[in-house]
Amino acid sequence: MSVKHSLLALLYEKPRHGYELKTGFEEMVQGMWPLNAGQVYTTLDRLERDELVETPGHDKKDRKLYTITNAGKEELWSWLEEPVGRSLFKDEFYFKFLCANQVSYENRQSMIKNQKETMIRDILHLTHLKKQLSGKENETMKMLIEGALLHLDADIKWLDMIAEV
Amino acid sequence: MSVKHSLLALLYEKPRHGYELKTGFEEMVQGMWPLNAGQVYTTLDRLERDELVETPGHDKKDRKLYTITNAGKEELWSWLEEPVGRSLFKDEFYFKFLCANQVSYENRQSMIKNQKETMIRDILHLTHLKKQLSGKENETMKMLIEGALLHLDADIKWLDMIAEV
DNA sequence: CAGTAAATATATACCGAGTATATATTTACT
DNA sequence: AGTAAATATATACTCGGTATATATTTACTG
Repeated sequence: MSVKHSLLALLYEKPRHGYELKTGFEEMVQGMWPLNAGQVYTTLDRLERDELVETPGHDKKDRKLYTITNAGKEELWSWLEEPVGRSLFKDEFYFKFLCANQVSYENRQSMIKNQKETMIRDILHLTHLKKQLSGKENETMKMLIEGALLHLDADIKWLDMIAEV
Repeated sequence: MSVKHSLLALLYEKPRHGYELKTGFEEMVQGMWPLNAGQVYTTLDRLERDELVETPGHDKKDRKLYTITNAGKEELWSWLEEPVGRSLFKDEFYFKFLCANQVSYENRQSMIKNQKETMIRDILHLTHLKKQLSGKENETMKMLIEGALLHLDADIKWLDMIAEV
């Protein structure tokens, strides 16, 4: 979502070089979001230009180190504090549904069916993942999974509602 | 979300010119998503390049008309049929929560509080909107609002869960 | 041990989506 | 008649993300 802010979050902990940010990111999301390496460097360039990070020098292996500036910390705080907005259309399925309606989409039922099947698969997958994590102390990831499951329940309830109309 | 496909959906109904697509879009989302006019024309350029739309000519007022091609219709169908995926991190608040956790964010409670307040405002707003729409025959929008309300309920349930930890 | 596959490390060109802005004409209003 | 708003199109720019090139180091395998 916001790779920029996640890099600031990683640099808040300690100075890191580009590749370390890539691996740090992937560790944070448990490898569930593959990050293109190039994006790290272009994002760092913009962060440096905006003076949210600095490059005080290189480490022993000649890798360029980045540190977060005070302005960078402020940017990170205010991003964390700012609530996320929920436009009605941020959710892609709602938007798709709107477009389907626009073209008086005769196959709406199959569209709903496809979506529901995917979501049931998602539920099974996440439930499985949750079981795998039980015992391990990865509380944050467990909570995210809980949240995603709540969302999926709401989605399926909605799909059943609109399928009846 | 995908302006490109919504333009195809609008052109599926009938040929239109650029400005008509802008107003058509805004009518479709009930003015709730302001669309930058420039985006319409750049998107149309790409659609034309990819042969998903054509420009057979101009209307009486010399406005360039666009029509959807067969390839464009196929693109529209397959987009509509394809279920949307739900990565754990597509939801920005989850991702923000993950970043907050990374920096051992001491103000997590205020972050959660801010988010909950915004969502309660959203619920009030949408409930109000739903009442305004009752009587009118705008069934699609009513359904979208129902869906968004279900999501918001799930979100608040989750915020209460994680606030306790 | 030589060879090679994988991991480490960085950089750049490119594309799609979205924003800001410029500009010209027509319509509506006062 | 004058002007504000709506209609209509276009272009430059930024950001986020993908693909790809490339060089070095580490790990493994015959």
